[in-house]
Amino acid sequence: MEELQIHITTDSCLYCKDPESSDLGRRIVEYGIEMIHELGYEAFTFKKLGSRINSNESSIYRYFESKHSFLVYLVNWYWSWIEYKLVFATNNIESEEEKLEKAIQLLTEEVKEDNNFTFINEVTLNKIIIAESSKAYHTKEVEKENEKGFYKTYTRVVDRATEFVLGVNPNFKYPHMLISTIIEGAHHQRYFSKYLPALTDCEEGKNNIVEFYKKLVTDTLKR
Amino acid sequence: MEELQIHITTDSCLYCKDPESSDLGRRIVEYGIEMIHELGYEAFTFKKLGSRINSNESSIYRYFESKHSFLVYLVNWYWSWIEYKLVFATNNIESEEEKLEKAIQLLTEEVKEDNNFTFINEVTLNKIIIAESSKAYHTKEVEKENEKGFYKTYTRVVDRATEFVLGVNPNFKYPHMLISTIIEGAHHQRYFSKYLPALTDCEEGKNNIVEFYKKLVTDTLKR
DNA sequence: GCATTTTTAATAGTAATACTATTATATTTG
DNA sequence: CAAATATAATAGTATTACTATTAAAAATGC
Repeated sequence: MEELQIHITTDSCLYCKDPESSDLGRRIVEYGIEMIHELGYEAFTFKKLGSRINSNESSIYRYFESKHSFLVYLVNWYWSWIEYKLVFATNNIESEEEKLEKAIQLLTEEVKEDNNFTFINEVTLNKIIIAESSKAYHTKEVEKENEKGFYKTYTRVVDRATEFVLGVNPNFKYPHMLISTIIEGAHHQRYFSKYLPALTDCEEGKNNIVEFYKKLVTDTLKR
Repeated sequence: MEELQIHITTDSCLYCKDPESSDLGRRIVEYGIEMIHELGYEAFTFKKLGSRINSNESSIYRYFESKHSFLVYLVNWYWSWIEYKLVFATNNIESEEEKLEKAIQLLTEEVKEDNNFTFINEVTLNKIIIAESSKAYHTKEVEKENEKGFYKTYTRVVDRATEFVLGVNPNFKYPHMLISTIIEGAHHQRYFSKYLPALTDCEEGKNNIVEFYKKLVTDTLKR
């Protein structure tokens, strides 16, 4: 397992120019998140973003190669941030069971607080991840992009949680499947509960999603 | 629970003109499936499809309002077909456990045979569902489209499987969540095993995905 | 079997998208 | 303060997702 990066930095393959290196770059990311959330990924354009931040379409292209790579950048930023939280939350905990439980909690709960330690609004970003992130890897170019490391941070989070699963039950055959099922599942359930409630069993105000996935994990691992 | 339709028909809200009613309509669907699979949803256009079938972009628009509604049509056709198979496979089975197992099998396995009883290649369609179907409902218009019945067949399949879950354990609190987690999960795992193998634990030629989800279900339902 | 209706094909056109290229003007830096 | 770099403004491209119009072809009705 690799070392944890304290700062949420993103790999240089994900941008043309590091958006954290300038005021314009940070505005692109900050308001880009806002606009994708407002308009949805399809209706979002660099032109609209340019005029929102009193800048220019072509200036944004100096930071991100394409609209798609901007999405990929956000997804990676998100998973780096989750990795940081994951390591922090499970640090110094002795019990393997407790570690796993904290991990599942973190991976399935809704992000509700914006820590505000950066220009990135994590609450909004979490909503984008839920609604749009599958578009990042459901493309004809996945394999090529995967080789370039476009999905590395997501994989790293899955790997870390997988370790906790094996900590609880070293003989469990499908730890990666279990974790990715839970992560994607929780995102789907949140989306369904908001827009397609017939596909879920969520009660207003209750923490059903987290509870369901925690139960799922404990039940399968105990055999 | 509604009556089963013997023929795989799709709701008239899903098209302008029923594609099953003419040769051109059937060619649109048949080769549309082929082309979405080949090019991916983004690169697929009605213009390209038109020239592939020696017809015209504008003629296709007489059948489907938009590229998006064509996808929605295919998704609905797929779930109607799955519903038919689901009812057929569980018919006359006494044991609730066995019914549920058959359902999970059907919902998580890869489609490998093209029954050829229509102009639709179910094997290819299954691949489209796995790779592209989430784009059908991850739009800003979900709620409106859901009200129009765009996702009714999917909901109906989830409802039927939910009944089997409750047949095995009537007190289980989250039957819809369980079923939609399994359906979406199995699709994700198939996609991951092909393109992002770090997120799964699939061994070549083995039936790991079906096995994993069957175990998951039995484990949680037995408490 | 011919007229009518419907279906399809062909063509043209629109606004918008996802970019690229060029140049002028700021701003930063050495 | 000169040189390098970043940004803004403008223009342009090919393509997309669609709409409108019209003519030709096919199906249907009597």
